[in-house]
Amino acid sequence: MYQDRKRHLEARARVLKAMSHPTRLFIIEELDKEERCVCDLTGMVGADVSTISKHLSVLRQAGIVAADKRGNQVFYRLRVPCILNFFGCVESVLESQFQEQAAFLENVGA
Amino acid sequence: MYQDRKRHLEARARVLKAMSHPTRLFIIEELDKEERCVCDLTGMVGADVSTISKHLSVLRQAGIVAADKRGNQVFYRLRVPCILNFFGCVESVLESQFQEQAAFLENVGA
DNA sequence: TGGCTTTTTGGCTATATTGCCAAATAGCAT
DNA sequence: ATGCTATTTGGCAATATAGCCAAAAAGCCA
Repeated sequence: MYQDRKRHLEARARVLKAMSHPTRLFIIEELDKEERCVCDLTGMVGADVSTISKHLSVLRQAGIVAADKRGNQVFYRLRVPCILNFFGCVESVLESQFQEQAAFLENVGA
Repeated sequence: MYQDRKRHLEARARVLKAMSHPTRLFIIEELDKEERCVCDLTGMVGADVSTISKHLSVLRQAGIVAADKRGNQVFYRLRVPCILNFFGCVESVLESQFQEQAAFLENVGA
């Protein structure tokens, strides 16, 4: 049952895991607008350059972004823009969480 | 730039993180077909009951699944089926990874 | 109540992730 | 070559995650 699909599910999980960090989600959003060098993103996020570089490395290894070296800068771009389409669904999860919490609070009050 | 969106991105990341495990992806797929009790899923995955229970707890806390206790069994169901729509995109990431690897191997050969 | 099943929780160890600093690497310009 | 900038890598400490076993909790049935 599970063992048959395990390898495939592990591959999927790796992609999702690479996206599962607020800074990396921010980077994905920015790269959807336009390509950016590491220094751009570092400035926007406000973390150490090495931290941003490692986040980008995670995204690159997952196949989500691609790097393009020009001069002494490295520009990153989104390799698979459909990633963004998913967030509507994630939002609906967040919405359902919110509703559940509201219902819970209502029960407590009653 | 980033600080403004941080809280929101953290919430999104929590949902993605909850999905970022092969066993939990399997559970999501199964629950999309029909609701299942913990014992069903335990049998299919082949892990300890406590392990499955904890995975379900992660999914529940993320708002992805809902629990329904009937008798001494607890049935879980998918709360937000659109989750599944995303996998087409994840697959395209995997496909692009595969293509990159093929290109790399070609370069090595040449 | 006592025994049975199902599920959750606590505790533990092993492993992975994060983010910083410091150092190495790479490219450009003087 | 030297200096300057941009990026990556190594190393480290703090924190989080995964999965097992054992034990607790909750519900059924006799």
